[in-house]
Amino acid sequence: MPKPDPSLVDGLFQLSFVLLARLSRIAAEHDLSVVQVRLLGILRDREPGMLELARHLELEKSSLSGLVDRAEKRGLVERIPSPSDRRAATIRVTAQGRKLSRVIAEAVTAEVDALVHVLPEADRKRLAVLVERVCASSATLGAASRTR
Amino acid sequence: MPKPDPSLVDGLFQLSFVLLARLSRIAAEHDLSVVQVRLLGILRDREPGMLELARHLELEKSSLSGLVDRAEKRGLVERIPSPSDRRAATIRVTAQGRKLSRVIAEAVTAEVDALVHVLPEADRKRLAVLVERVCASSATLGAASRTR
DNA sequence: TATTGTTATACTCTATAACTATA
DNA sequence: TATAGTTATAGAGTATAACAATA
Repeated sequence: MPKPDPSLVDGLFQLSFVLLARLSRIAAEHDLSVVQVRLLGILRDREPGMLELARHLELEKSSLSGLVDRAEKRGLVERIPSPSDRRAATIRVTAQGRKLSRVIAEAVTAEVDALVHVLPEADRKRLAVLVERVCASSATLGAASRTR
Repeated sequence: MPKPDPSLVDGLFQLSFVLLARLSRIAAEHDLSVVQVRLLGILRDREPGMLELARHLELEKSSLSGLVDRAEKRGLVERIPSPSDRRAATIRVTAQGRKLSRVIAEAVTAEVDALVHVLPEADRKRLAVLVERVCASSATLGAASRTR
């Protein structure tokens, strides 16, 4: 009977809320939302179109228009018209956006890193491996992504 | 030099987004938002006033009025006037709210449990312990909570 | 016809500031 | 005066549906 105690699941969600709250607070200190931070993060090594971006963020394309509008208005991203398809554009992070993204990432990493440093080196390594495996299983087991 | 590779932090955030996306999808299937689910969760074993509820959710009290309004309109919670203080009220989850909360919690737990079952029993136990410790360190190191 | 993206509309969520009523 | 809570207002984020322009 796979009727396991939910303490692991509860713990994982508790940790998720802690991490997200911290990300949210740090982002807000720079007048950004979590979604905007994610947007900039995705653009770090990609120059996707609106549809691809929507897929990455799991949002409707119409939701992206406003999201990108606001980011563009702040000079964080640019719409680059596609030369081959006059309907399409790709979204590119600006130097300013990249910088802001980096500042936030560093602050968040420093803070969360301090958190995980209650664990000794060996345990941190082990935790990283375990978390990595669960993430991989999520990609395989889909559901959230498989739905579309 | 504490300049650690950020792979653990990245992994933790990646996992957080996966979990939140799943919670969000399952909640949406029941026409609830993540915040509403958290609200019901907090009320599972408490009957707090608006201010206490705001503190738990890390929201302004004014944000709670609407939140509770919408939950009350759907019959998920009730405002119980305090007999001793005519300004105050406590928020109580209804039987319907409790039931909905349970249904969602079970669906989420089942799904995430399936995810963590890529790990063998021993690793799941270990993961639970490590996650628990990091959560505890968050409570100690504050920052998110210490700010207020 | 199909695809890329935007616009119109409506709702939830959130904060700040001002307010009401009670303590 | 101080506290519990609401209201007014504004803005971000999101979805659905309809639309425009291009393929």
